[in-house]
Amino acid sequence: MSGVLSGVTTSVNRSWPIKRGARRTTGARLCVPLAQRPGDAGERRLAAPWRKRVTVKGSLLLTPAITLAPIVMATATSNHYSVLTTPSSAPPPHSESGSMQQAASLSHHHQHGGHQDQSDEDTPTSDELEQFAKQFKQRRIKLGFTQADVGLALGTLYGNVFSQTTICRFEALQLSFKNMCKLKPLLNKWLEEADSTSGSPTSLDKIAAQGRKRKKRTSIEVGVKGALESHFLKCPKPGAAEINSLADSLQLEKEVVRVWFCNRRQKEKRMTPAGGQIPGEDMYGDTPPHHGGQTPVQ
DNA sequence: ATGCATGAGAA
DNA sequence: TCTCATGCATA
Repeated sequence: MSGVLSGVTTSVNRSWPIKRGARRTTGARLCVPLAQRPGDAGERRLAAPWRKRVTVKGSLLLTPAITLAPIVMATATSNHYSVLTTPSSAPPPHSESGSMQQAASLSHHHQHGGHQDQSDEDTPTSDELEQFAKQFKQRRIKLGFTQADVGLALGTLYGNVFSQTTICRFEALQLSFKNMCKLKPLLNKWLEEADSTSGSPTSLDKIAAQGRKRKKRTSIEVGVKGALESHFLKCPKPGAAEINSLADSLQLEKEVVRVWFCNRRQKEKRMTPAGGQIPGEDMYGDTPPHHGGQTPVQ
């Protein structure tokens, strides 16, 4: 029926009530004992301290075989699987390649007599985060843990569970600077723990996953994506009206378009954008102080 | 590894 | 409404 009429391939999404106007308070949000709401959003758009060009790309060809061992981590149901007792079964013995550097070399602070050599206390520098992330990944892999394992362990150990996605993004520095700083100490602790697996089976129960209905991921066609990108370049922050017309033009739902822009903006604020752009320089809405001749959206 | 989505909190 | 942290689902 009806051929192509929308630029999306909305598969089987048709169950989520698009009731934004109504407070769709998720009655039960007993996901995690989120104790992390610093509410420090006061510093909003900081001048992006990581505005240093990071020319470091993926380079994880250290271990030939990641770990094809049958990782038997109790998937749901019960729950007293050992967090980091047995990574998998055989931590790649391999002899490390001498091409990796230790992150303990962050003493290149020849700037002033100040003591900004923070390792896990004050705000780390983008460089340190970068180093840490890289090292973390290596160690993690060597220990035979997956990103998901770590995320789970964090929850089991400290109460904050994280998904594979988050760990992945951390390693890839695809989180905001602030977010990276917040996660670093946690991952650092885990690393220490996993490192000195003193044989202390830290068992704990995992939080029950909430069963909320999630809208199926909308697949936006490449062409439509291109159109969105074009608009993004012109106007990264379209108003409701703009979004409406855009959505109409592309035959997409307003929500989808709105969310797309939100995500797009977030992406620009990451430490290591996909394109390789250096965020922090001067983004659109990040420089309201003065806009005498703001680029006309066109 | 990444795209689209949710939700709390700030403006 | 947007931002921001975070993740399910998917490529």
